[in-house]
Amino acid sequence: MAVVRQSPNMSAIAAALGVSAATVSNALSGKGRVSPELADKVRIKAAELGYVPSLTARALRTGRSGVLGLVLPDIANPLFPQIAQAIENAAAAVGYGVLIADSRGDIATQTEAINRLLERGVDGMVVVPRRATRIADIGCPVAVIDTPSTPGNTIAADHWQGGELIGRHLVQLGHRRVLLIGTHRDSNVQNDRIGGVKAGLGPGVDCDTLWIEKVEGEGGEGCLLGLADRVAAGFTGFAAVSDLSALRALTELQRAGIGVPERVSVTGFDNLIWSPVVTPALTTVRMDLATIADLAVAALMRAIEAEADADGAGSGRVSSAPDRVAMQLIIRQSSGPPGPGAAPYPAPGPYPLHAKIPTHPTAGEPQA
Amino acid sequence: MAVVRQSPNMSAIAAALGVSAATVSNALSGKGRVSPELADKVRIKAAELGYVPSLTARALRTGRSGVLGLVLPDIANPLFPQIAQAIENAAAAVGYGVLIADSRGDIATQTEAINRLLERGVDGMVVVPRRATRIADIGCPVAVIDTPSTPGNTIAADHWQGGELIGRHLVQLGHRRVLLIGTHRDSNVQNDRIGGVKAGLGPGVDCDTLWIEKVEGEGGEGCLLGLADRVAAGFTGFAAVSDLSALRALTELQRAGIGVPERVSVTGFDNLIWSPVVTPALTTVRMDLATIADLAVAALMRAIEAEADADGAGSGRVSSAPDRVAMQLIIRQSSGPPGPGAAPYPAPGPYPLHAKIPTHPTAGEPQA
DNA sequence: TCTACCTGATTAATCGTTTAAGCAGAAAAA
DNA sequence: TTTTTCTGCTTAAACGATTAATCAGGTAGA
Repeated sequence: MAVVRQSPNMSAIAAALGVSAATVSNALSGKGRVSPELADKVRIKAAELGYVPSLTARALRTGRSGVLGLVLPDIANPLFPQIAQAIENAAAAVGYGVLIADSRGDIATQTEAINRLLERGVDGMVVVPRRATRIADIGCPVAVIDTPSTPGNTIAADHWQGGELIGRHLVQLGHRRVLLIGTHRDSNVQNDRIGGVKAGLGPGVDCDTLWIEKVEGEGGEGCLLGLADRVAAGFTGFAAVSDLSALRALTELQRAGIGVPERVSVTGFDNLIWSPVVTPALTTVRMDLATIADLAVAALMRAIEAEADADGAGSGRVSSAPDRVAMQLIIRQSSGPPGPGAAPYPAPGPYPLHAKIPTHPTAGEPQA
Repeated sequence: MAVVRQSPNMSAIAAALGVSAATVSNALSGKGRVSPELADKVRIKAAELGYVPSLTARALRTGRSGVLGLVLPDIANPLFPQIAQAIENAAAAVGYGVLIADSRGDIATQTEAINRLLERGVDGMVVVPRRATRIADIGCPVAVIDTPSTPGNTIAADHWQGGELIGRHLVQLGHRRVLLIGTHRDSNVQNDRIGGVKAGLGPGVDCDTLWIEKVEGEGGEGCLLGLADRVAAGFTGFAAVSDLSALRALTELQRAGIGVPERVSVTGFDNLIWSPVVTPALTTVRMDLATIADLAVAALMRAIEAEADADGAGSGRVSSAPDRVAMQLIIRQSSGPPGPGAAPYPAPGPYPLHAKIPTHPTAGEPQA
């Protein structure tokens, strides 16, 4: 029986055409001097034989693996799929593969993950650092995705501006007492978002910040946040800095019989998968991850290119001036004018805000 | 200034010790014949110079890249982080890297993604196929993670058994009219789960199945599911085959003023990130992804090994007998005995079921 | 003492590609 | 005609590891 051939190499093509392997290489890469006719013949023969170049051999020779590393702080973060997808997309578009590394747990694990990627010879890496950590200079180009206020950062969504969008939205709706909900006090991203919301709300609005880590430190994980008390105290806006916290707030308020959005409003961040399908659908702010990923990968490509040219030198962080990408407000049903403290629910019947609800993740009416 | 040395190679070690590169290789790999003393000296020198083997060169020579591919049907699926994490973990434990590929979109994209991975020379791949697709024989070992009822499958959670856990749980609580909620009619996983739930409920329970795709086909994306009507019709159990659908059901019911779990119960599947933190926390069923990933990777390792031994031959799917891994029931607050149709909410005050709530993802009391 | 065998190393080929250098012949410049 | 330049290809040396084959020298058995 016909043995399945190994995938043919350049020598096979060369032999079939009676030329040298170098000529085949030149013909396919378009680099050396090859007559157009021969180049055509080579290409045709390559296709005919089903030639697939060995990226391994190429990597060995050129010193470039064609692979980027993606280091994630906590792979359980629900934002991760979007980031991974965006990076994988952007990388694939320029012919790169993406090797993932989970740095879940402590900083030591993050360093170890980075080293694993380095050993595998990645040409560059995208790092979404753990909260409050900085990425040291390592032996290859690194694009850090964090928040613009983090020193040494390269590419980021403009979390502060996103916060402003939320703040302005709430104040325009008429909210004058807003509770900000964050999870981790030491997160630069969350602090930027909170700062932005406050700035957007302006001086006339009374704000307080609830850190879930603190509440849970006292009440145990998954405990109630005491939002009903806050409503009683006059809070009508609940601006969480993550859709996960927003969801927690929303369900807790609903559970307590407090109408959203008739009485109070809830907003989130990141447009996570569930935000369009919960009832009421969450008003939130989304990052333009496609753009961020494109910028990150493009910056890496430049750095890799530069490293190849001026050999030995530039192996630092890419793109000294941080790129900040604007966020977009997605207004759905969970936000509205603050209502009276009376009946938690409107008259029974169909959901009053029932309407064409935007779908995840591109829809909604993004507002700059 | 001291130029930063390139990372040294075997020849550097060999030269430093006055031996040949082959000896260094043998000493480090423990394969050839090297005197123990020399081997020690080599190891010490290697550490001293900070030697890092070139996986690329090794891959070229041995034909093994040390990389596995991970193909995902839809990277936006919230289950993905858990899968990716589990696979990355299991792979790292055996010294393998993981290259991701997103086959979002159609089957053509899935095929293309697989080809990209093949070109990159992965030694094997883990595929989570799109709904209702089968993975053709490709040129390397493949571990498919799907559901045991899919033909040609290799490793899977026992979705049917997971469904039975939910079904038995609901019937024991006293539910006699249960609505099953699925999203895609053609999903083998969902059909297995639904079958399991029905089996667990037994013959005495009245069941109906609501397919969200159909509802949305009529009402638009994100529309209401009409669950309030179902409650009016006497349904007290709402068993979604995904936590995302469960969340949708939960918020819709809460929004309609229907108490969960006092009046009706809601259960989900997969123990996704939000299930422990919503109020009430979701009763759900989790897959043992760590075990599944370990099995998948182990099967791939065996296949890769076998392929290396009996050269040319076995490049098919691994492990003919499908491994099915038991799922675990996690009882939280969203399920309870069915209540009277009266007051949607109990007396105000602290959440009656407030208790130490298990945290994500390992906690809860898994019940076989 | 002579052959056989074992030990501990070396040599050299190999994986598949890239690329600098070289070379023969033709075309252009002198 | 001679020199120079260009064209189109080949040669050969990498890249860094693995590994089969070989070899020198010591030891043991006959």
